[in-house]
Amino acid sequence: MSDSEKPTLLIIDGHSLAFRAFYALPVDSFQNREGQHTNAIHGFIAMLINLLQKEKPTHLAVAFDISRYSFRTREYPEYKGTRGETPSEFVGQIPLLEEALKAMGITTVTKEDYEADDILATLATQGSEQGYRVLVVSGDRDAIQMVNDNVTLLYPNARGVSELKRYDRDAVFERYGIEPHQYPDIAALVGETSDNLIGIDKVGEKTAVKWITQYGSLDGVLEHAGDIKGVVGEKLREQSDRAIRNRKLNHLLCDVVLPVGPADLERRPLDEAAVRDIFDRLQFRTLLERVLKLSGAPVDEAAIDQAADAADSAVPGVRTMVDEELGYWINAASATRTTPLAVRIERGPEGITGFGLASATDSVYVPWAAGRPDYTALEEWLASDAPKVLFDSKADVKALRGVGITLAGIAFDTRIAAWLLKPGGTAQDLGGQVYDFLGLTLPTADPNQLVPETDATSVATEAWYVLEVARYLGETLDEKSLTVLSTMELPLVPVLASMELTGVTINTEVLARLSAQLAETAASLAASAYAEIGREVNLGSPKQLQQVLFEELGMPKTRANKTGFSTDAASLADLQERSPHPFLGLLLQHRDATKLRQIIETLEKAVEPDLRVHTRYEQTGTSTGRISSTDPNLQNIPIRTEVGREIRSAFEPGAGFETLLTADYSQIEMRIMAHLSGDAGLIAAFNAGEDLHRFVGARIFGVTPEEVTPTMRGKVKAMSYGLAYGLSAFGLSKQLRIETAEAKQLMTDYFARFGAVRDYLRNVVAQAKIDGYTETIYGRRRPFGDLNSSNRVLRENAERAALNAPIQGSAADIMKFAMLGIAGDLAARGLGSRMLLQVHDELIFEVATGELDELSEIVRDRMGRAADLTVPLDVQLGTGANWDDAAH
DNA sequence: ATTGCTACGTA
DNA sequence: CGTACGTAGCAATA
Repeated sequence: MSDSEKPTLLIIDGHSLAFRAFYALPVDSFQNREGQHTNAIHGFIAMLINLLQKEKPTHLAVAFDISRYSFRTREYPEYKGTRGETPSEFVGQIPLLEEALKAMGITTVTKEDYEADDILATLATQGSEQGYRVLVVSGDRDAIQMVNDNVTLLYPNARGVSELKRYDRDAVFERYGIEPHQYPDIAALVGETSDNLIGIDKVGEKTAVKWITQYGSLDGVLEHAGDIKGVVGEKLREQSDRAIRNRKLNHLLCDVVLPVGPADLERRPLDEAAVRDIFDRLQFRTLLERVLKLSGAPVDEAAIDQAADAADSAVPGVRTMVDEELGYWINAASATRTTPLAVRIERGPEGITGFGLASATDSVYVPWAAGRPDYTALEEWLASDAPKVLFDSKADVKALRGVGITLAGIAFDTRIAAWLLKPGGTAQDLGGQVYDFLGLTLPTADPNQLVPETDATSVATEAWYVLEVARYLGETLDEKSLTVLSTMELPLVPVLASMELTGVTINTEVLARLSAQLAETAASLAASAYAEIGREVNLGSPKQLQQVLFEELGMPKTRANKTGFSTDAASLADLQERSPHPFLGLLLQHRDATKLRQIIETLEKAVEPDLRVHTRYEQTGTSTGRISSTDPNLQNIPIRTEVGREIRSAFEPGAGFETLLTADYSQIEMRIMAHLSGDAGLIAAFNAGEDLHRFVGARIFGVTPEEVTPTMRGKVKAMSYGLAYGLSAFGLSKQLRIETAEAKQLMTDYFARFGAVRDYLRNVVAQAKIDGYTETIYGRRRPFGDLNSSNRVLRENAERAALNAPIQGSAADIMKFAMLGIAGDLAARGLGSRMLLQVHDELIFEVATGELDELSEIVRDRMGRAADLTVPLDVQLGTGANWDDAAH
C-alpha cells in the first residue's frame, strides 16, 4: 500500500501546542466580550484548520494531560519542577478549547496518571502497526522517539505554531545524526532543562551523539564507561545514575490502555449548532467561517454579525488589468482620487515585476516591466496626491525612484501606524500585522512551511489586506497619534528615502591609512600584552581574559555578570587601581585600537560603487520616537577620542559639492526639561545665555559663575544629564567616583535650587501610572505596562524609561519637524544642497556651490523654530571639508 | 547556522 | 542602582 492510499491518523498534544500558541500570539489582541483570553485557542484552532486542509487526515485525536502530576512526578518529584506557575491568562483556555474541539467532532483523549505524550506514543504505535500514516504534533522533543517509517513528527519552531517542522526518519537523522529511537538516550545524557532533568556535566549534544553512535545505546555507553577518557569520562562514571533516571523518565509508554484505538478516531461531522455557539462565545468569526467551509456546511452569511470587524468580509478575487481598463478602474475605485487605495509592489530579482492595488471591494494585479509604455495612468496616479495606503512606504518610495517613478500621496502606512500604536514592539512583516490585527493568516510560499503552499498571496490580495489593517489601525489609534502620523511621520517618509538614496561620500584612502595604522598598533600592543603574561590569549574573548586575570594573575574579582566577572573598560580601570599590572593598560589600548578598526572595516565594506555609504533609517526602530540607523549605523561614528575623530574626517562632500555643513541643537534635552518643568531657575539659566553648567553650578554651590571650578562644572554637568535618565545618588557617585553621601548632597542641593525639575519628573511618572502612557510635546505616546508591577526591578526600570520618554521623545519630534521644514524649503527654492545624515540632535548637509549662506539661513531658521518653547532652541552650525572639520 | 552575552560606539 | 539605539566577536546552542 503506498502512502497516499493509507489512512492518515493525526494526533496532537493539545496542551503543549496550546501553550506554544499562547506564547506566539499577543494576549491582549485576543479577548472575548467577557474578558476571557482566547489567544491560545485561536492559535491552536488556526493551526488545526491548516493541518486538516493540508494533510487531510482520515482519523484524528487530540490528547490532553489531566494535571501536572503523573506516574513520573511520583517517581521523581522534581520532574518538570522548573516550570513556573501557569500564566493567569492561560488558565481557562484549555476547557474552552476542549469544548470547541468537541463541537468540531474531534475526539479528545486523556488518561489519569499519564501524560499526553504517552497517549500519543500508544496511538502512534497502534496506528503504525495497523497500517496508518501517522502524524504526531507535539512541542515536546521527547516525541522524536516515536518517529519511524510510518510516523512523522510535526514540531513547532521558535516562532510559534504557524510553522511546523516535519521530522521523518531522515530529517531526524539529518538533524541529530541518530535514529529516532536513540533520541531518548541522547536526551538522557544531555539532560532536558524544560523537564528539570539534569544531564551529565560537560556532556552536550555532540558528545552524546558521538558516544551513542559508537556504542549503539545508552546501555552500551554505560557498559563502556570505563573506556571513556578525560574529565567527561569521569563525570559519566560519577553521574551515570542521572542518565539512568532520565532515561527512565523520558521513555514514552506505548502500551497505555486507552478507551479508543485508531479505528475509533475516524473523523466525524461537526455539530454545526454547537460550533456556532462556542465560536460565537469565543468571538472567532473568521475561524468559524473556515471551520464551516472545511466541513462543507453552507456558510450562512446573514447569520454572521455584520457589525463586527473587517476581517470577515470576503477577500475579493484578483483581477489582472492593464492599459485603459486600469485607468478607468483607478478613477472609479478611488472615487476620482479621493478615496484611498492600497498599493503593494511585487519585486523579483530584477526589480519591480508588478503592482497590487486594492479598494475595499476589488483587488487588482498589474504586471509591470520597466520602460514598457501604456502604464501612464498608473504612473501618473502614483505620482499624484491621490491618497494611497501602504505597508512600509519608504521601501516603496525607494524602489519606485529606482525606476524613475515618484510615489506621492502617502496617506497611511500600516507599519508606521502599528509602531505608533505600540512603539516598543518589533516591526513585523505584513503577514504578522494581518495575523495580529485581523486574526487571519496570509498564505506564504515559504518552503519551511508545514506543507508547501501551492500559491503565495498575490500582491493584489496583500494590498487588500493592507487596506483592512489600515482600517483597523485607523479606528484603534487615538486622535493624537493619528495627528503625529499624518503631520510628522508620513511627510518624513520621502525625506528619509532621499537621504538614504543620496548617501554620504567616504574617502576610502583616509580609512585605509587609518586602518593600517591601527592594525599595526593593535599587533604591537597584543605582542606586549602576551609578553606580560607569558602566553598568547584571545584578547577579544572575555572568557579567556577571566582565566588570565582572575585565575592566573589572581586579581581581585570585579562586578559579576552571567558568564563570570566583568572585563569591561570600567572594571579594568578599577582593577588597575586596586591591583596595578601593565597587562591591563595594554589590554585597554588594544581594545580601543581593534574597536576602531572594526568600525572602519564595517564602514569600508558599506561603501558602494558611487563611493558613498547609504545607511538605512529605521523609522519604526525605537520606542521613544527617535529614528535609528542601520547597515551601517552612521549614528555611532566615534567622536570622543582623537583617533576616533579621524574616522569622521573620512566623511566628505561629494564631487560637485562645496563643503559639509553640520547643525546641531545644543543641550536640547535640558531645554525641553526647562520647558516642561517650567522651572524658573533653569529657564533663567538658558535665557541668560551663558554657559549652562557654570550657571547651574554657581546656584548650587552658592558661588559666582566665575568661581565655578572645572571639577564643580563637571559634577553639575553629569548631574544635569543624569536627571533625564532617572539617575540615582548611587549611580552618580559611581560615575563621578565620589562618595554616595556627596552625590546625595549634590542632588539635594540641585533640587533645592531647581525644585520644579524634581516635581516635574515625579509627576511624569505619576501621570503615566494613571494614564498608562507618556506623551511628548507633539502628542507622541509611549505606553507603559510595568509601572504598577509588583516586581521592583521591572517597575523601577519602567519608571526611569517613563521619565525619560517625554524628554527624549520631544527632542526627536522637534528634530523631525525641523527636517520637514528644511526639506520643504530646499525643494521650494530649488536648491541643490542635500540633507545627508541625522544623528538625533545633529544634521549633516552637503552644500552645493554658492549655496552656503542660503542653506545656513534655512537650517538655522527651521531648526530654531521647530518648537515654541519657553526657552530658546540654540542651533550651532559648522562647515568644513569633512565631518570632523565641520564640527565646531 | 542561529542565539545569548559581553563589550562599546553614539545621542 | 542611567535613557535610547546597532554591531561585532565569542561561546554555546537548536
